Amino acid sequence: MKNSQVSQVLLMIADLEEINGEEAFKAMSYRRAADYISKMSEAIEDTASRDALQEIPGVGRNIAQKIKDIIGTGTTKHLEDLLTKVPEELLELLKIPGLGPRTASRLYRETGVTGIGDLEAALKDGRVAALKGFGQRRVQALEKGLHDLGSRDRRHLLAYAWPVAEEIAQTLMSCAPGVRAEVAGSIRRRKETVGDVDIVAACNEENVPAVARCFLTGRGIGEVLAGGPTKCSIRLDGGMQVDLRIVRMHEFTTALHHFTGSKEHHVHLRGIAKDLGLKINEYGVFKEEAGSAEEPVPVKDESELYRLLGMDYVPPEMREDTGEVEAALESRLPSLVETEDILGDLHIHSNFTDGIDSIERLARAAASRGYEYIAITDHSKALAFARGLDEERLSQQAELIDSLNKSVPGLRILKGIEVDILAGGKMDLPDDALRRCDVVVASIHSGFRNDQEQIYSRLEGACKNPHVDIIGHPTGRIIGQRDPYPLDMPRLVDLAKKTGTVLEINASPDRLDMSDQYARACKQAGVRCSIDTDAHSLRGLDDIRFGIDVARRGWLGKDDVLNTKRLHHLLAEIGK
DNA sequence: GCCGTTTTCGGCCCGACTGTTTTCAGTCG
Repeated sequence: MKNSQVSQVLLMIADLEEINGEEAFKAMSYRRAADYISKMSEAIEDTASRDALQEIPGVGRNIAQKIKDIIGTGTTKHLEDLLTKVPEELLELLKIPGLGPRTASRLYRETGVTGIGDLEAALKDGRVAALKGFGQRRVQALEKGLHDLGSRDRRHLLAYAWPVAEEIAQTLMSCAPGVRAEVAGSIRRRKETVGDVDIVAACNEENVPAVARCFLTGRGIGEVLAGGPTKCSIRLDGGMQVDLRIVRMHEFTTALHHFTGSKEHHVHLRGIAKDLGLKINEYGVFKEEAGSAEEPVPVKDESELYRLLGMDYVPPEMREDTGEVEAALESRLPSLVETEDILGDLHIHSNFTDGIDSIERLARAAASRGYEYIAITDHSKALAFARGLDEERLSQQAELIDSLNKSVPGLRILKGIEVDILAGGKMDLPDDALRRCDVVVASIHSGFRNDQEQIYSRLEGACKNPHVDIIGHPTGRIIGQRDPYPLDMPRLVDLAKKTGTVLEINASPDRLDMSDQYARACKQAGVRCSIDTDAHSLRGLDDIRFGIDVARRGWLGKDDVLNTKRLHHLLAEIGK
């Protein structure tokens, strides 16, 4: 049982409690515990086995017992009791913006709505409009929310799908001797969200049944969709579909290439192959010969495949047919930024605000990753719910950082702030306070419903502020949950170019903000990007991987990224 | 439900915004 799973169950209890009419503080307790558990480094099962659950902030006797139940059985009696009072489908309603637990409760009790389908009907036949406190605008907002919910495709975050896929591939390799297995598809191309998981496995003829059986009887399978000798397909309990292709050993390279896609990239390649008298499919590369059998051309690996086509190797992240084929033919593909190029993280939260780890622990963790520097960028005071810093607490933090810089060897902790961009483009802290910071990240956390002009003028205020270095999560989206605020991105890129402002690729898996295409626009315009985690815990530092993926999909090289620079170059570049 | 104490109960990160109100409840970050 993973931390995230325990956390999910606790969050479910919190929602149900609130819908059930319990006081909000009770629900808050569950959410606080859930939040901490999802961020902490230790596996919750280990915490439980050393009998230390109550040492977790926000976990007392009651929640500790429930966590034990959840680890043991996946649920707890308390949850089951709640579910007899409140239908589980009601939780779906909470995904509609502006519809919270009180409203869900009223809809249930006063109109009998138990889920999405019911709500749609109740909106249509006027039962909702007849409720007290439901005017025209509120009904319209619900209708829109419902519509948006339905149109959102059921894709999964890369950060969720990738480890699941890797685990399956690993399992397949251990189920018979000599099996090769690799994750293909959009996961291999590192798209931000993933529809289905594709895995390619190669083995000898006699091992095919073993590989298939291993795949079809693995953990967490909800449904077997297909189970043939070359293609197997399952749906996991979480709803994600996983397709497995089983090929012969000599077909592995071309099969992996084929199922990595994208389709558009392949269509383009096949055209080029045809001109060269070659045919490419999942089974191999073949010489096309008129009137006689096709002759297979041996292909050792993907590099060789591209070489056969007269091209440089195209990394999976670039295979979208957005110019990479032409560039590879002309040997002008950029060399993409690598994990090892990243020398620091410029957007990190500590336990001064809503992070859970101390600056010292974060610094030591960063040093052990081989980083040269990090910036502690806690929230500013406008974010009251996160205990945002005012000038006084910011100074206290600065003093602490000064002393830690003497005691933590091999790493420079930069003093930073993630300052809120307020209405009208004002910063949430005075220039004096910002001037004393080494790194200032400026972000929008409020007024998401501003119009395009208002948003732009706020960002303009930030970019033109001489102390602001980086715009944090520039579009404000949360993947699958919140649309970006209305932003004319090309205009922001132009502005950033003029003011020398860095735009962030926020690596938090549900943000990935900017996205790959905007990163690429930055590169084309000569605007510097930074790849930062926005970590709220030690574990969050690992998310850097997802930011690097975005950068690579955006064609960024080492030189395009601010935090690949050595410390003195970095400071010079941001004018410190 | 947690936590800390003023030790057995009272406060809990809190302010902005919105739609519906006419004085506020609900939602959100």
